[in-house]
Amino acid sequence: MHSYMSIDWQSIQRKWINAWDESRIFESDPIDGKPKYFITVAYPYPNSPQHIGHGRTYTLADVHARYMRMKGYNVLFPMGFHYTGTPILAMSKRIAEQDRELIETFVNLYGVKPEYIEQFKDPVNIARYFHAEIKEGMREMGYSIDWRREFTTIDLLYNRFIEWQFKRLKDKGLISQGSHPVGWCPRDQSPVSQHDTLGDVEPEFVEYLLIKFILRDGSDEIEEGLLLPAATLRAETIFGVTNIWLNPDVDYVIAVVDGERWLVSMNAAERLSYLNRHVDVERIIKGRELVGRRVIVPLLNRDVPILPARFVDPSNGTGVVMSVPAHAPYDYQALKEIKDGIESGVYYCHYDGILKKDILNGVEPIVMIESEYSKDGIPSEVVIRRYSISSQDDPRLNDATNELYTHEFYKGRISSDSRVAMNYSGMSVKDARERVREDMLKENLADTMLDLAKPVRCRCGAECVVKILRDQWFINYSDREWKRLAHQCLDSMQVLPEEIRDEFRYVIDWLRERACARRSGLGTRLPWEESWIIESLSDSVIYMAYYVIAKYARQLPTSSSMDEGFFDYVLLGIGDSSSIAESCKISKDLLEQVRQEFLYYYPVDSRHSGRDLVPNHLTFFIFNHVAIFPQELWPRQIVVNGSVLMDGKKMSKSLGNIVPLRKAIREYGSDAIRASLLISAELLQDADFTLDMLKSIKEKVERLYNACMQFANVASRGESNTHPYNKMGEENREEHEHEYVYEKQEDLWLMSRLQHMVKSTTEAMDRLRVREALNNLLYIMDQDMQWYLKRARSKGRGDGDIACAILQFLNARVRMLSPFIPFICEEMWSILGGKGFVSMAEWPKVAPSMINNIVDEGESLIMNVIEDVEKIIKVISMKPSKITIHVAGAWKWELYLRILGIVNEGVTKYGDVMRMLVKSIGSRSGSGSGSDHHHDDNNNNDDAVAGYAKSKPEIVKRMMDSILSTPPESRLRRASIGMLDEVRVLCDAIPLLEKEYNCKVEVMVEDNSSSAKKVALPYKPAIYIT
RNA sequence: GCGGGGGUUGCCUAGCCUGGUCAAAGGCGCGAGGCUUAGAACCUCGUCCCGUAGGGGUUCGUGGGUUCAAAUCCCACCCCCCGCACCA
Repeated sequence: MHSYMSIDWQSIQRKWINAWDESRIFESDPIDGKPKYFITVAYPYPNSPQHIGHGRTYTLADVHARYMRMKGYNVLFPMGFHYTGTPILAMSKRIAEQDRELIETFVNLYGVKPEYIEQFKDPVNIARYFHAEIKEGMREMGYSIDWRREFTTIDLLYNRFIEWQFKRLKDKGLISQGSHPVGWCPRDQSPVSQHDTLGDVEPEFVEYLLIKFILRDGSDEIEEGLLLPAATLRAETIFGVTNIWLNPDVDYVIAVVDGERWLVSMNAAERLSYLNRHVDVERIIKGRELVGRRVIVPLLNRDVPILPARFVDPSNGTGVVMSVPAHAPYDYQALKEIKDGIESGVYYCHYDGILKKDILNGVEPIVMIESEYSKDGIPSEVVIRRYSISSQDDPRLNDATNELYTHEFYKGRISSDSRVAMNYSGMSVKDARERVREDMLKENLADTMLDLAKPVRCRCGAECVVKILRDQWFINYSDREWKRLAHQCLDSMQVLPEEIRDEFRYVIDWLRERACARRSGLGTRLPWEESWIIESLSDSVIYMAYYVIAKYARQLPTSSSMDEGFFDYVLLGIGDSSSIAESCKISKDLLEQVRQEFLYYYPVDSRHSGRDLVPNHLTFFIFNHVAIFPQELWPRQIVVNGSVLMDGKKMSKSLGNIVPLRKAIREYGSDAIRASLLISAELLQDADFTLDMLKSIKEKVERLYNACMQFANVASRGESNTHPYNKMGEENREEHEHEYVYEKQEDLWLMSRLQHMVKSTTEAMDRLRVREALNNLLYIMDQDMQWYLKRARSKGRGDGDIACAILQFLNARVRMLSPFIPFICEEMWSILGGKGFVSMAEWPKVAPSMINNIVDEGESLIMNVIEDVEKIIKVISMKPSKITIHVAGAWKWELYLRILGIVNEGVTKYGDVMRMLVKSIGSRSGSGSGSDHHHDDNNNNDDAVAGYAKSKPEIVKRMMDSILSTPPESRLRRASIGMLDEVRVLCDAIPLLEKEYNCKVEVMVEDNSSSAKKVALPYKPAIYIT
């Protein structure tokens, strides 16, 4: 019986997973004449177990798949596993090195049995382990996947497929080779990006100009003509150079760099070699050994001294710095300290060298940029004073520098004195910088050097550098024509949610050459150069096509006989099947069957992923499809969803709030997790996962489950002869469900409501507005049922009498809920006596004949009256002993409907409406505008209405207000049903009202005698409480 | 800097495209009542301010504008979040 029992979610889950497996309902093969729908999700990278965050994307795709299946499509929803890439390899290396932290993560966090760890030295074993783990989680979540098509990206046949893809791209000229700079860890010998660095810093590059100062006075050990390349980002300040800085305590080297003898810091020499400069170090020398000598400033041919400075960082630029004291606060401060030191005779303390006083002769700041700051003297002095800085070790020098640099860059002009700035006089700083740079490079007075903008450390602790990779292979996403096709594809595609489309547009334009191969990692080798392995974001762009082939993988050879011919034929229809079959050593039938199946399922109808893949994978997916496939096989839709928060916080290892999916399933059950993930936010928003939500969903579902039990029991007892639900027959109940004719007001209403709910939910699902759909199904339909029960029960109707309508309502609700919470819905479906699996049942259709405007308006009138009664009782705070309801009389209805007609024609100003009402006086046979002919087109009637309007303008005003605050659809509906018989409607609700307020309730048409202040209006009866 | 998203009633989040049903859905939290030996759970109601008659007032980042009517449309401004690569 219907005792209030709680549900054993786990065993229901197990029961239906097995049932689905046995019946193989989610396996999809081509069916002639049946429309297909091909849904794919980004396959997982198996380097850790899934957590609930992953669950959102997959659950959304599964809900979509299940929905489309119920809509009658032959849905293909497959899954693969992405082994390609370096992280798994890096993990296995760390395991091999007995990395404690990682092993603990595996054992404690991921629940890996310690005895497995040993095997994890082989990266493939890591992948296989988590592959199995993730797959099991997906099955437990109830994803309706066709598992026969599962594959991994290191399967031999997949390798053949990727080789084919790359040959196609190369044939089309979309693969190029060249060099490009990357952030690089010298210890790991590999590129670093943000997530490889300490503190997740993105390595940023700057390009220094190296201005080659020439050593003037040589000596035995250091010959004249040695070049001192000073690194700068402000080439234009060369006109203000007064000296060169070297750090006296740092090791410098004299080295031949690409044929020239340079002095740079030892550290810089190493970095230069990563930039593919040919560097031969001749000798090491301390900075102080050069201090005091003089160098020639190129371009200007002035000579200036070399001075010592502590702030010079050997690991930044070249370790040689040109000094522009008027415009660089650091330089100004360092110079000042030397001067002060020499004055007081203490400067010797800072280094071993001897600094003669006369070395500073002529070393005075040269102001060569004019701006606000130069009006009051020397710009750098001005800012230093403002920040009250007194030492070159003061960190605020950075702020002072930024302030002055920014100001001068935007507002500054080069000195108009051509003795200072030659023919660059008067230019803006911006222009001068560019010109000086170009001119000096042209004359070989300068060189360039890439460097990291800020120091970056690798996770391993080593200092990173910029490395120029040579002979790197690229996919050339800059290709103009390719971009054009990608835009064309995007424009023709559905993008859900639509807000994200502009981001795709931007990414398509912004993409440049992308390195597509690496030296290490799992994956497929470049077919034309086997020392390279195709990188993971490049071997995952058209694999959706491979799901077709994967089904046949066991019947296909993996050897080199599976060459381009096979894939050309299957995927592009190129070639002759007999000869290709022969060369592939497979049967012609098989070959043609695979081709036919590909043509059946392709293109991809919907591609799902998290929004983090928009700037990379999803855009590459578009690019590669348009490059390889003909237009009719381009993808049709992309669906992007936001991420998952845990109790409002981002999930992260450090917070320790990552919930493994399988653990959550064991604790809460899959259905509740699925619904929670989808109900808490619309697509693009982050979804907040909370236990409260989980609990509330479970309770709602349990209530639904109990209702199913209760009324299914009633039906099966057959205790009532009014059981058309049973008579509808188990076989094709859904086809007959619209045939039964209800008579009672609330039954008609429930059925009408159901149609609205089916309509609105279906529309929401079509746009994948799953939150809205779930809200309808879980909450709004529940409210409707509560109202219905209240109405029916107040009339004394028993379970047997209402079971029919309720079961019909529940039947549709369970079906519509089944994509979201499939396990419990299968259970409820079988309780309700549904045939087969609810997973394969038909999605409810709207029965227009059951939409009943009069009943809808009637019920909402009842609800409004109750609301008004509540309000009144609340305000007067007394228990009513009698409630009297007066509904508007006929003449008010006439007037109301007339005004409604006028408003529906677009006249909404009070004055205009009034004029139109009055105008009808005396106009024979009426203009008819807005009047309701089905009532009476008698002119006397028009006159009467006009008369009322004239004599009671305040009523017209109130009616106007009431009509204008009614939504347009409702205005049309009210106009179409004409006069509502309010007395009949409200009398039907008297039992409910009397029960609710425990007093006598009376309904009557207003009478003129009751001279009350409150005047009844249509849809707004007057209420008296005594 | 460039690009994208967003600021809603205690909190989270709908609504905005297609102006009126909006004092604004849903969830959470909180309060009252019911149930219970008690508690938990559950159920009902309430939850911007004022009000002994269904009403009025002030709200949807800020300031303007359009309109009979603006959370919704237009303009300007302020603030927050995310992405910017060779990495899954």
